[in-house]
Amino acid sequence: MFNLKKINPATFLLPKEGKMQVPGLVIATEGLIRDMDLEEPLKQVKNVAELPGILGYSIAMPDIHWGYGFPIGGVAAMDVRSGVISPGGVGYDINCGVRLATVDIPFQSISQGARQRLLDALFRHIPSGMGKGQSRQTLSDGDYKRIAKEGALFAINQGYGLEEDVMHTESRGLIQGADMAAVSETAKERGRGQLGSIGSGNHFVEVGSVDTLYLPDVAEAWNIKKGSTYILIHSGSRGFGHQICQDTLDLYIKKGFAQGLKDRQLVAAPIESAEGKHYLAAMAAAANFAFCNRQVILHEVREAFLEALGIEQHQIKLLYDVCHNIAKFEKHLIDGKLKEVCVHRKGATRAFGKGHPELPPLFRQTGQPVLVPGDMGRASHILVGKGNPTTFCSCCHGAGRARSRIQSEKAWKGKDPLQYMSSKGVSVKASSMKTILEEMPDAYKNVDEVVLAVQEAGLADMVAKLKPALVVKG
DNA sequence: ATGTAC
Repeated sequence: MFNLKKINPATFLLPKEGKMQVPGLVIATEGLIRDMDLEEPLKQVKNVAELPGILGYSIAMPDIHWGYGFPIGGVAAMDVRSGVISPGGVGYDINCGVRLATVDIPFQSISQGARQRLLDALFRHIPSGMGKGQSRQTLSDGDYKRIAKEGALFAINQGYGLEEDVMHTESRGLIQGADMAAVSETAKERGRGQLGSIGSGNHFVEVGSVDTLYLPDVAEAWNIKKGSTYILIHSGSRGFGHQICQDTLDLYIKKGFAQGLKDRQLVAAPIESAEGKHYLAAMAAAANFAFCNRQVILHEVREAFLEALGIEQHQIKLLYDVCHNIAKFEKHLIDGKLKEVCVHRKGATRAFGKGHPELPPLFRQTGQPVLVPGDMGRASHILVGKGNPTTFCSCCHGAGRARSRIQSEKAWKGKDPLQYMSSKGVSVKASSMKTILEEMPDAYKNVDEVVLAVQEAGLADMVAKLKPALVVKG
């Protein structure tokens, strides 16, 4: 049982108790709170609140669910001097994220036959599924060094994308401080053939149409038109980042950093320690790998559109690419003073508001786009960040699971999921049927309720609702 | 999420 106290619209306080350094904060509506199984996730919120150097609140977004150590949908900002960095606070899929591109054609203008050709072309161009690589290039050690130094620009310099794409990527597609010397050979081996592949689980490439506009002025500034075509890409750092997370956890546990913690999965190192810096350098390398991965995937999407529909590269404009599994050094207002902190966002999106100096000119005028994928059948959302200081300018990252993978698989066993999806107007092509069963829409909460909660709480405003039609999965 | 038990 938890003593949640409503303190603001869609905002609940989890009071400080025991060894908690700060209270917990849950962003959700009363309806979501009632329907969620909060027992395990809130235990994790409280555990995170005990970590050294945590500031403000241990925060849970409305799409929160149980994760490794930290909850997925969790935000924790640490003091750079006294705080810690925790691999579990970033997640196994380092810099998992989402990018959204707009296409200058009404979706309705694409014939049924052309849609099928497009889906087939997307599936052929983008490797998907567990372990699948077969990407165009095998990364050399020299390539890895350039990925660390250049980020997404490496992929663009290789011919995968347009120069303008970089300005439409969070942190310009480059996390500083990446060092391949901090990355194991195993990690490099695992990632060598995986650039430009989506992977498995909830990763996808999706094409659909803009369904509803809530903020027409912002939508217009972002080239989002009602009825027009969008592309949504969700992937991360594949086996490369996974191995870096595993290597770091192994090292930290071996060094005894888990001692005294309520949960050894919260294992962490002081930000300023050699071990902390080592992880941050490797994490940045994985983050840059993930930016490159999504950049190459976008290139493959452009190739598929050209091949299937004759649509040229420049007609596909990247709106934004957001990270939702990362720790970042940012300046935030704390007790009225601007202070540098390390913000862990695990299953949470940065949501800078208008005027933020780190944003490129277009988004400095509007606030940054916040991309919130729902499930593969119902909807996804585009929001605009409001730079809410209480959440360290963070927002939700998705719908959040309502039932586990195994529950979903069981519920759909023996039924015809593809027929069901088709009845909802969505064509799905995947490497494995198991993935489809695990990812069916009813495995997720209704994303509409989740985005209403973050809007009510003042983290971001809804800009547009998207309706999926073609989905490639792992 | 993941060479889903290196």
